[in-house]
Amino acid sequence: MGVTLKDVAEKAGVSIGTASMALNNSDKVNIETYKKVISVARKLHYVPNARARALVKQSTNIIGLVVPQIINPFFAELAQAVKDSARKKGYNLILCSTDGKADEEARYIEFFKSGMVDGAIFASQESLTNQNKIILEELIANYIPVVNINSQEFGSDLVPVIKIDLEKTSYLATRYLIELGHQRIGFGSHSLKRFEGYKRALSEFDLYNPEFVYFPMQDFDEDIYAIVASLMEVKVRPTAFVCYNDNSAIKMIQLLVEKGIRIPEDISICGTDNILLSRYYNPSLTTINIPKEAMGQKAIEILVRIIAGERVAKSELDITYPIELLKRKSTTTYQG
Amino acid sequence: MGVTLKDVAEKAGVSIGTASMALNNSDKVNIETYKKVISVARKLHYVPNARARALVKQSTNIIGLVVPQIINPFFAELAQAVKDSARKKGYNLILCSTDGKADEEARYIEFFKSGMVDGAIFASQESLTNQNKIILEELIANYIPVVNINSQEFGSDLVPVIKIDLEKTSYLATRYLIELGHQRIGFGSHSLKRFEGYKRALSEFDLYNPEFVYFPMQDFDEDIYAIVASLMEVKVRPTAFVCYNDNSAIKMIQLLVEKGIRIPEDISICGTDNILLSRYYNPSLTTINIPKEAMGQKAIEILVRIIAGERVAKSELDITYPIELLKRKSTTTYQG
DNA sequence: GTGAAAGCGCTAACAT
DNA sequence: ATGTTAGCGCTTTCAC
Repeated sequence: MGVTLKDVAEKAGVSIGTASMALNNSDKVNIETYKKVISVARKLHYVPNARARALVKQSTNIIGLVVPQIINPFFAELAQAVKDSARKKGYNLILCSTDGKADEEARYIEFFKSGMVDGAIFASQESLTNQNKIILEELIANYIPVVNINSQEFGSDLVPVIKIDLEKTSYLATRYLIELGHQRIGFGSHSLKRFEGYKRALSEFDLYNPEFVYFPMQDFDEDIYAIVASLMEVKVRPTAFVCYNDNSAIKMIQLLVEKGIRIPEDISICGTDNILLSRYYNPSLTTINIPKEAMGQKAIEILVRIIAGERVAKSELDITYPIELLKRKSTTTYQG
Repeated sequence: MGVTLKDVAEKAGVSIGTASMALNNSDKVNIETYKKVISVARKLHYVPNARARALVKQSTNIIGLVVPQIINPFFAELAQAVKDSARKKGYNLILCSTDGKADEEARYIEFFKSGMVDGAIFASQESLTNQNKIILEELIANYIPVVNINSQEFGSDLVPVIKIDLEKTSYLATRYLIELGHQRIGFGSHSLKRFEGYKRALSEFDLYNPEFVYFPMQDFDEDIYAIVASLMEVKVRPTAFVCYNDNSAIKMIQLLVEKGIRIPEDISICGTDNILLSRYYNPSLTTINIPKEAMGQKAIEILVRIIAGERVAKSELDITYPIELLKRKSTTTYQG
């Protein structure tokens, strides 16, 4: 359709090979012919055909990012960080949101296998189905480099992992609530690791009570409706609650407020993720900061190096980023 | 690197051409050879090379979506809708967030020109720079089909536009606040159209007062800080405020609450967009619903048809979707 | 129905 | 320093 290299070469009176070299800034080309080719290319509005280039270079300069859902602000913010870093390295990002569907995930992996991306980052925390685990392993083994964020489905000798200590997120949150004087602390999550952190904190003070545990809990509205409904019925209500992410914490707060529960006076609520809006929620959300920018950047940095054929150091195969409790207004002290 | 068609053909004892036909479900191939090829392909874990296919087919099966910022939930939700529809049509989505940077936008357009996408959707409401306007025009004229969402930079004979009536968003919001009894209604936006709607509603009741207008206003924290600071200093404060999107409404509410202002008792606040979280904000946000799903879906539908070579009907060149006021808890009546 | 061959547009190795 | 040529892996005529 467009202007091809052949057109440029002809108009410039050089061979197609020379034109190619000139346009790729090769130093093996005469300065005069270089100028000539460049000027003709510009005049003709020549744009190199990326499809053809991809075929011969075995590379598309595209990186795939797989997240469970882009409408979760945490992943949108992570995607933003990944995208920024990717662009700085000259890559484009293809954003893949699986929406928790295994077959979507499978389709993306197939797409990656087809050679349309030079590498991929998986930020899907969900456990993969066994089927997808197999095809992902095959992808990694035979096709393109992969870096994981927060997922540890694979041995770190195969795939670098950029992560946080999930257990610690709920440990920190729970611990803080205990320090605030709470004794009946609820918990909701779908993640075993997070649950363990919650339980550990409570166990240290002999405060663990399975009655207050909602597990597994998804990010879906329905689950939170059910929890809030249950919270309204129960005779002894927790005075504090740890949510596995900010999205669910926010929904929970709103549903509780609608029931006439005051936050934090009646129930303190703690989220996780520190999404942009958590600071602007009302009350502003006590949460755990996850360094998404740094993690996204690191993931790209390592991935690009692997794509370039570098071997990553053992120390970079498994990097844990520090997390931090942000004390805000959705939590307050409890005095029996 | 991987298994190629040649490998499959050899193992199956047929020619490359026949293998290709078989794999593409051509009916011109003997059922026996078809079975043979398929089975060999499966055994060898053959995945067609998308780069090679893209070159010969002049198509990548990828659609580009350009948004101003993916961390704005409105665009994340729109992207989700676009992605879902694209996948249903067999396309992958490459998500491009310009972050308001003209050079990023230019880079994306160049990328599109290079042939890596079969079509593109621009949802960047911001005005383009003149430079980018030129290169976008060139993209549209010479390269790939484009559909706009909410942007009308181009004549509708060139590019179909899926939009809402921007003027009406703020008209509806302002009108509602007037109905609630408010007389001093503030406004913040960067969009002239939205401002016009606000002004029209107030003018109908002879209530317009430039004192309450903050224009232009961006989505940035700093702007909202400044507005809130100004609101605190002013002698006569508005009793209601129209924000140009939910993101800024939410930030504004939180900053006002921190200053001791009660929402909606002291100031009613109205957003625009109906992002997912607006219903879960506290107070839940009165806002204007924009049918993102329908718009995203329509954009893809039309784009795919243009890619397929269809000519779109005049009536589809400019489609306006209906918007709707959602009355929630961030607004209340005002009695002198 | 199948094989052979042309070619998509480009890069890179090889001649000259 | 430049031209020629051989592919990259695939689809698609065109003979047979």
